[in-house]
Amino acid sequence: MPRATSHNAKSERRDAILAAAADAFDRLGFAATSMEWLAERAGVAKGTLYLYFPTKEAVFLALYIRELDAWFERVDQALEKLPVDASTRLAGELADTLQQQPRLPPLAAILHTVLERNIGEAALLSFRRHLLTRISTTGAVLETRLSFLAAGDGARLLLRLHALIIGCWHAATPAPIARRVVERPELAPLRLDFSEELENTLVLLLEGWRHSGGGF
Amino acid sequence: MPRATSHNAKSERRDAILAAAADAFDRLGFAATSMEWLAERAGVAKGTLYLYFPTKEAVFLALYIRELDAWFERVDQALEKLPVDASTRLAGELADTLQQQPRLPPLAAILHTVLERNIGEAALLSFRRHLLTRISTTGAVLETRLSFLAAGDGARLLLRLHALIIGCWHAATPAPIARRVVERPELAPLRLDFSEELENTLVLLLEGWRHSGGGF
Amino acid sequence: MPRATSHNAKSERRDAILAAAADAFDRLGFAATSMEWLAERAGVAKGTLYLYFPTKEAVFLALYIRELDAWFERVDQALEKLPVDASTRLAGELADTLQQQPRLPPLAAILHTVLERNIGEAALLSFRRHLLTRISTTGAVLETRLSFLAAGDGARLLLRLHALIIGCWHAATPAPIARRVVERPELAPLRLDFSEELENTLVLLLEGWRHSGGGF
Amino acid sequence: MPRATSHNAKSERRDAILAAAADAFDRLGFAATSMEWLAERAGVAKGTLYLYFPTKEAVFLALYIRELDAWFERVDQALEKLPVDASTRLAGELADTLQQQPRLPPLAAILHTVLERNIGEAALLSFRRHLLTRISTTGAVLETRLSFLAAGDGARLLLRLHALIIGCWHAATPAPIARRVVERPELAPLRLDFSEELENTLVLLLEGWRHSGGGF
DNA sequence: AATGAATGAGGATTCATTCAT
DNA sequence: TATGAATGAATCCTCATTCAT
Repeated sequence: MPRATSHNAKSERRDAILAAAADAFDRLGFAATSMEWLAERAGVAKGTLYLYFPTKEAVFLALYIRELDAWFERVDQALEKLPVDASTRLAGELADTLQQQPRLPPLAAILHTVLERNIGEAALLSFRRHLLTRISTTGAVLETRLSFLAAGDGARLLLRLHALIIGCWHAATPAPIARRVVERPELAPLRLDFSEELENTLVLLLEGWRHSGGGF
Repeated sequence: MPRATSHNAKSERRDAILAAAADAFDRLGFAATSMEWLAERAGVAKGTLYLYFPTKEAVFLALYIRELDAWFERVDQALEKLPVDASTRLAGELADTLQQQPRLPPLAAILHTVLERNIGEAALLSFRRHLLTRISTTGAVLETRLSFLAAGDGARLLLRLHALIIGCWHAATPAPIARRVVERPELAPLRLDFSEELENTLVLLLEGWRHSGGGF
Repeated sequence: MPRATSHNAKSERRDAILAAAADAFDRLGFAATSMEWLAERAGVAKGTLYLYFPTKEAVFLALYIRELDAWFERVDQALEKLPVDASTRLAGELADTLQQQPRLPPLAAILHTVLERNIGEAALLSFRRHLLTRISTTGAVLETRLSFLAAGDGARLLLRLHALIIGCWHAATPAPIARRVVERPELAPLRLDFSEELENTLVLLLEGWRHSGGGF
Repeated sequence: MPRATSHNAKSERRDAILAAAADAFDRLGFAATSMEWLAERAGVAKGTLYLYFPTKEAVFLALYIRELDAWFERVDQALEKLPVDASTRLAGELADTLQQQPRLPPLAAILHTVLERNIGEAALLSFRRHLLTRISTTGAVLETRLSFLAAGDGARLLLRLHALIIGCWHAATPAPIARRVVERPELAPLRLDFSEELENTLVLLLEGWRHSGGGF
């Protein structure tokens, strides 16, 4: 392995690890992924992993952050093109952005219960600050697209959307074993499509917001 | 230990185990609870646990079912007293029922990612059927309280509420280590109160539903 | 593996583990012995080890206790046969008992720095109490053999002997690599024989004690 | 970092490392000290450490040598002032010198089991030779203060003292966890004070030596 | 001489589950 | 039905040391 001396080379190595993590997450999920697998896949020694990330959770949190940043950008772009107060279309666009980043919802689903539990307090603080900045910025953009949103409502809406993503993903994604069970016609009402459910709920939410005149 | 021969005695023993599980969940959470702890607390041997439940997850799923049943009853009662189309009050009442069963949201939060992953297919089927029945029944009641709900919308709403509970609980419950971080004034916007957040979102959702004229 | 149900069978299994530990200690020493090696050698699964001993250190502390008990008995027997105030012979006999238990000194040498560091406080207390009892009992016997020992001096002498054993063993036992170095004729003065050194020092100590008229 | 080109500058850097090691040993002990900590503290890079010392053990052996040399000088000075055959006072003075170098006993305690195990054979030889010289020199001085010491007895006595230091330190220094246990009044007899125990034993040893007429 | 990125061996411990009694 | 002894898989992380730059 060539030594990553320059800032650039280090960044590239970090990227390689995250790429391995992305691959692992898609195939195996967080729990089933071992640091050893990651190391092999990234082409580094196990110890080298810990030069770049303090814990396993930190690796996947970094992955989440990367996905999240990409998503916010995607959202920003989508919002720009949108007319004002087209809340239904807006909901659709948001759902679309998530379909283009299928890794984001399952990562969000373990964010609070797993990822945030074993990174340092410093890393946590940094992540949360970053999150707040992103939410605030995109929240402000959101406020320009929905006239019924008061100042600060944009961020609130995004936070709520975040919760919605987690909840819908959980509700719509049965365990592998549960898949078969839910296929039964009798249980059809319990079968949800993540994207659809999210979009529908979001439409209702926005509609409600519009008619409520704020205060949430 | 006297042998539990009669159906009654067996049921009592099962209850003792679930009581231990409830206590353990409140104090330690699912992951930190060991079958050994449960056995000691329930006054049985470790092996005996497996006469009553096939897996650790099954124990906590049973606990969840118990909590869920109690909750549905609570909801039914609350709904009965409610005037028609008092959606804001209804949201408040629903949030209240959850505050009276603080164990339900955190159990729901691990339902799909943990509990359902390691029980037999049979148990899963049985649980899902039970769930559907409960949701349908209470959903029907709900439809009598909200005139804008079409047939089947009650169940759909409850399912959506379920997702909301999970999402809000995740978003509002930081890891112990994260607690301190979120206390910082600068991060106040990221600090959510579960019950409040749930209620607010629900209000918006219902309001939206009312104005949308169905179709979700 | 047959299950060790009876108290007896359990004791036998414990013995088997300790036998494996004794073998391992002689061959590999504490640090180089792994719990895996121990388990294989004892014919049990790794987890089973932890049914009998809470930590690796606890295994070897148990071994030490066993050696120590045997040693105290050996000492008691040796003392019985001895005439009064034959301090030089007594020193020789004591050195002999140690030569018959070659495992004791090297175990003592890591007692305080290693073994006592990772067993529970309860186990530590129990060990120390046991040690005190043993030391007091044999100390009393010692006082009957050496007329110049006041009440309590027997225990004190044994404690001092304990320190001597540790010190002499360290000083007389060079690291494997150091063996060759010390063989050089020029370094002969640094070459010590454990048993001889211990005996000589003990003779001096006793002689000094005899002439000092107590107070130590 | 400026390059240490001159012999002097190199020596200074070596000193800085040893100063860091001394600090680390006092605070953390050998095992808990990492080369990284040492490097940071000494203001050099990790790799630089290995330009000055071949292994971690070599660092602390060098520290030990330094302490030992200082100690021998201290002893020489103390002996000079002493009248002949004041063996009790002499024991007291020796104990004093150790109290003034509190780092020496714990370093001696790991000398044979740890430090000497991972330095090259050459370093070992050099250390042992140095030790022998020191012991011989100061041993000769000792022989002038104690008339009952034959030629060579001085060195022998110092070697024996070395073993005593190690043994007493082990016996008197319980593991942190053991501290509490030994505080119990019932276990008071097992509680030793290093300096006191060493001095008392030394007094007895010298007294015995005096009366024995040599031969040890 | 100095750096610091890379290495990779190494091991105790937990705990859900099984099954002989 | 109850027990509890036995199992054994499963893995994160540390850190002394090396060596390319």
